[in-house]
Amino acid sequence: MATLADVARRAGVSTATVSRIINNSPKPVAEALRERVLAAVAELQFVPNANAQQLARADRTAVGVIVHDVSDPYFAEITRGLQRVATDHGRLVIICNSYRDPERELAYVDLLHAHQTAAIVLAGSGYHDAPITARLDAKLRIYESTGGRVAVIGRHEHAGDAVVPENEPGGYLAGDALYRLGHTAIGVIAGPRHLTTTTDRLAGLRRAAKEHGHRLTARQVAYADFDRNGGRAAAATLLEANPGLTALAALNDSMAVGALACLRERGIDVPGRMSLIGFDDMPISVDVTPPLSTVRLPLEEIGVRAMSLALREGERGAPLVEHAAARLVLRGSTAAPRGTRSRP
Amino acid sequence: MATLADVARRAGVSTATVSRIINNSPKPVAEALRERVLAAVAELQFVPNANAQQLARADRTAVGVIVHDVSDPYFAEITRGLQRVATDHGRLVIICNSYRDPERELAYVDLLHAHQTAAIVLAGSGYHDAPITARLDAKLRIYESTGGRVAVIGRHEHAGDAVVPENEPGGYLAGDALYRLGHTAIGVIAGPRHLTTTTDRLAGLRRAAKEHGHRLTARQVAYADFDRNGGRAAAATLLEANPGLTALAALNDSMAVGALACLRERGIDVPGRMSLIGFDDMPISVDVTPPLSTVRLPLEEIGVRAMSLALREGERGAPLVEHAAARLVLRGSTAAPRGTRSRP
DNA sequence: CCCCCTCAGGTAAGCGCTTTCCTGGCAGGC
DNA sequence: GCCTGCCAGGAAAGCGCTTACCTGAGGGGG
Repeated sequence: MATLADVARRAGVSTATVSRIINNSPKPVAEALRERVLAAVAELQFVPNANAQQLARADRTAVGVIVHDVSDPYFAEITRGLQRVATDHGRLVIICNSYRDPERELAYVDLLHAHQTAAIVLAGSGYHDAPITARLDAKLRIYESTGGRVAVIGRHEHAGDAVVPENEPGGYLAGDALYRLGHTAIGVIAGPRHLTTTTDRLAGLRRAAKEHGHRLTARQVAYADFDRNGGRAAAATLLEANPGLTALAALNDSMAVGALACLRERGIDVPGRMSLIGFDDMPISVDVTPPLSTVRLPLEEIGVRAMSLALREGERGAPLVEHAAARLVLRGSTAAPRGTRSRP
Repeated sequence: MATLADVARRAGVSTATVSRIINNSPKPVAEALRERVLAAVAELQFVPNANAQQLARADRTAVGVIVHDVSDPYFAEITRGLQRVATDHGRLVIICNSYRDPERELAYVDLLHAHQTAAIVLAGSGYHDAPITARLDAKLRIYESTGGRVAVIGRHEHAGDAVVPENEPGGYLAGDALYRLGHTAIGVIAGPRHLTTTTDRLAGLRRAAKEHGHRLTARQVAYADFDRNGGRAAAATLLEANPGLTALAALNDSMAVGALACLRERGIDVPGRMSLIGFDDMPISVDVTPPLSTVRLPLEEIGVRAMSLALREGERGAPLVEHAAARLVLRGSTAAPRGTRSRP
């Protein structure tokens, strides 16, 4: 593998000159030399060793992103926003999938720290696990203290700037919409119990219930994995346990799609016999049948804002916290229960 | 930021000892020293500089992955497979999105080369652009000559091992299925012209047409972006230009989903008045209405195999080429044209 | 005509680690 | 009791770059 020194030797100049030319440093270099060096670079197919450059320079360029799983549309959308901003700033982004394993998340923070990334963006639900949360926070603080920037999405509890999706208000919106339509027996398809996203959204739903004079009993809430199959299983459980249900609220769209599959299998018409509302508004939600009513979170924008925070220049004062508004999107999967008229 | 030397000083030992303890090198170290060093590491919150480590060690650990766009389900699935294998091997994977820009792809090869990744996996369609292809190939070869491994998915034309999805046979499968059902006027919703994936799949379709005594005229093929909106637009174009169409073949599932939306808007029943077949079998394909008939490509498995090739040990002989079989999956979106009976 | 300033280009000191090779102390063998 | 062998631990040489600082040549002014 050719090195800077090889190029310098070949061109008959010092390594300093080669370095200057390659990085087109402001220091002037005679045109003749430049050409000779460039020729040598081409001949030797020289590619500078980024690790050596990184070590020699002081600056940090790459940024790290830790998500649960990029192949999940929720994170895919966020990541798209993150990427766009990073690319606009000329930054390489390193994407790490924690696959919802907190230990892996911790390991990735260390890894990104070790790689001298300029910033770490942590996306995805927090965990109801105090020791883990504390350890993660400690690592993030250490990283910050060595000059790294931190931006979190959700997970307001951690160090660094934050973009906080309105999960609780969103849950409220979903619940309120259902109750307003006249539903009284609502089942909740929830994500894993230990995720804060689950509890936040659920809290909003409960608030709506309370406000409308209802409550959500334990059997009306089914916890499962935050994906299609989880939603399908949870829907089945709910249907079994609560024969009188007229509406289902899923805590994300993937689960809602799974629930839709379950309903279809059982020949339960949506929204005729059962209303269904999701959460997130993934791109695909408009293409299922019926198109999914849901609570929209501006996912790509969340990514954009998080990366903008992570990359912002200037002094580090108090961490910035921005909120990302949830918005109700009614499509075809919700309606008033049979034989009812929705209240205004 | 604490360095190895700081830790050594603090613990009253040499940097060599600290390094040995941290990397638990086989060289024995007295228990007392070990404890002192570990204590110092904790107190100083030392995190080794990965760039320095990388530079000092000879080995390459990370692997790079270049895809068009991870947020596209096609690549998301492949990436999942890639990740799994890499993680099993204890490798960090760096994911790079080219967003279908060949120049960016070239830049990423250099970047991954510069970062001393052990391997580069290049996924996603090739381009019908000889100069670009040649430049990419040259870069890949240089990278290989410096000890890097290369594995490509599709893009058989490049250096390195390859996993080749059966695009042409898959296209044939889709076409054959439609003709067998009795369709004679088929429209093709194609991806961008300059992508080899488009032309390969289209070639299979044409072969099927020919075999059944038909042909695909220019107006029967609409080119658009390889995504939902592209599919929707292309479907509209096709419907306008060919009133007699009874079936649509989309060159990927995203486009098929878009076509479905177009058909729905126009009140054209699928499969009653129009059959539709996709390609890839994305996870969501089963959840649209009607569930999409498609040509299944084992995407995650393709990722697994590509990464296995990229990480394989041993001498580098002739590049290995593996094929990933396409399989027809008939679901609800295809049927015999009205008033016809499908041929056996 | 000489001195000094200017500036292109080189020298070399790191950047933070790993690892080879060396040292010094101790135990065991004759 | 001395020599040899062994072993824990340290010194130092890199790894491939960047860059502050130095040098020497050329030009202009006094």
